[in-house]
Amino acid sequence: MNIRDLQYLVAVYDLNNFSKAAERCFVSQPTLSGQLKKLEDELGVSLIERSTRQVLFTPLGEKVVTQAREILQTVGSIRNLAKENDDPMAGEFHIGLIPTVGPFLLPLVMPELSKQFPKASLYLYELQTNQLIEKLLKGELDAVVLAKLDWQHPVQELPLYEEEMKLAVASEDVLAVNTNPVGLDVLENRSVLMLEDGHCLRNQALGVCFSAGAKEDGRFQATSMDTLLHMVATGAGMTLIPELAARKPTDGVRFLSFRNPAPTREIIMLVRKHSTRLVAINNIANVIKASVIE
Amino acid sequence: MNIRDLQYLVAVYDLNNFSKAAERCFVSQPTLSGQLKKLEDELGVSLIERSTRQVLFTPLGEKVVTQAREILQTVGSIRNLAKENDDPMAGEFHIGLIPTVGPFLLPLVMPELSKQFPKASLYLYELQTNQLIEKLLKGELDAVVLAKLDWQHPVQELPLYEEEMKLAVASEDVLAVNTNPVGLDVLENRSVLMLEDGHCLRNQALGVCFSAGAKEDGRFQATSMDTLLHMVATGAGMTLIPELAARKPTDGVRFLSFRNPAPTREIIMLVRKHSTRLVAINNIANVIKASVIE
DNA sequence: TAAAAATACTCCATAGGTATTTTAT
DNA sequence: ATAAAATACCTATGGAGTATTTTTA
Repeated sequence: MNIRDLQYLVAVYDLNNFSKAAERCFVSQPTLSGQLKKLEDELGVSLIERSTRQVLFTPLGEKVVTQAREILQTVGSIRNLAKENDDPMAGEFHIGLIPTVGPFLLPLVMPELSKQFPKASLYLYELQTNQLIEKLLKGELDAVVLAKLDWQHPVQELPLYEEEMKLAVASEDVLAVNTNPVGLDVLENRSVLMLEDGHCLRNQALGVCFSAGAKEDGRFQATSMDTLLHMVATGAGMTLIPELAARKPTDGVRFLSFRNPAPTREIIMLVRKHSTRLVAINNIANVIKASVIE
Repeated sequence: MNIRDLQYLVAVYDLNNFSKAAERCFVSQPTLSGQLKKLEDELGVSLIERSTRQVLFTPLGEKVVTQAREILQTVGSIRNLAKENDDPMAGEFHIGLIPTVGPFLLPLVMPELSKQFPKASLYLYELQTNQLIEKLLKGELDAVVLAKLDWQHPVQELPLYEEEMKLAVASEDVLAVNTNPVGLDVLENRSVLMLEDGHCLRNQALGVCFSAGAKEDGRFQATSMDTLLHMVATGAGMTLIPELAARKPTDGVRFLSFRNPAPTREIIMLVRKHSTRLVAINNIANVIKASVIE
């Protein structure tokens, strides 16, 4: 059986005439006749009683026509679904971000994204790198935003921006008087407050500390960057904060830049290599890139 | 689009694996892959995100799968309809009969018909020849039973039986004393009661009268054979009655046979030449033939 | 390395076409 | 004589196959 055959059948039913039906279906009359005969052969029944003067449907033929119409309608609805979706920027986009990026990046990019892609429904998820990757690979997320890291997953990397790490100190800290960038050496032998395990920012900060001769302040591990900054503000210690988060002034905290070469982290977007929405995700990435430029 | 393609799509959805889906559909993996790609091309959208390790359906893909299942189900119901109907003796049979045959033939044949063809639903219509032919040609009737007549319609003729015409006289009539067949000459110069216009029996009787030198009794025209016989019983006159109707004894009426060659009429069944149910109608005709033999 | 999908090709079944015949009014 | 379907026959698309390559866990 064949969808085309069903169209032929319905056309004959509607027009009561093989030749006209063939015309409506843009095929020749013998083609349509032949196909309908094959349909009947396949089903092992006769649907139409033909003569040169009259086209009569058998009771079974009429029933089949009813079913055929239903099928053709559903086929149409598939075509419509497809047509509605042919705008790559339409539909749902499920995007995950690491917690040390999300709250700071989203305010910058959301207005532009909704403006440029009004047909896109953005669903945002804040998760740690591991879970982001997992959900991305499982197909639960269409794209994720995180700090660059080496992996060998079948993903495509879209660079978004590179952000410097800033040194966050209490406003009362002696270092807070610096208005110019400081050297990494200010960290030497100091203890630095860290996020709890699982945050990629923790690893990035640990890396900086290692090369600067600092170590982790083992007394606390913050669960979020907000907490971290509160701890800094209350004089519990210093910490490293990425630039985007440091853009927003925070009471009781001074953000110091490092002298070049300042430590940085690279924020990228990942998409599955075979994602069907590579173009759409690329468009989104471009908007993000543009929005982050100060 | 193609019903087969939709089966492929659903199979991939169910099994999450192109190779296994291909196996289930009894085709090779490249065939299934290729067809699905063509389906996506035709619709201009992607339904599946493929990688060698994972099969992911896009949201649109899942919607299409839902519609595809619906289509496949309806296709199945068409196949079932066909399967149920592959017994040629199953289903409805709409059969028309002339009024001077129906009431006398049906009691003879109905028991055997329902016994031999239990799956057949017989719908019976009593109409005059003209209307029978008209409805037969229009397809409203599958077959008609009537007296043979010349026509040039695209119909096939199935002989059923030949019945003699009997002379119906009142029990009190002087002719009623005859126990042996009478000659047509008994009609000479007599007036004969007739059915009203439109009944083929009227024409047959008129023919007999013409050749026997009788004429119509113009005072009455009966609307049914029952009325005709009542008129005969009350002594209003004589009439001609076909043999099957004369089999049943009627109060106050005597049926006299004619000497050979007795006038007869031939009862036949007509089917449209292209009827899809020629075999079935033939079967029915054969049962009627067999049942009429006394 | 193994499993799975994609690719590259070959083949043939069949949907489709044209020309003609048959049928019925 | 005409309109319509069937038939005969040819063509070409595309569905299906095999062999191979690519990809990724």
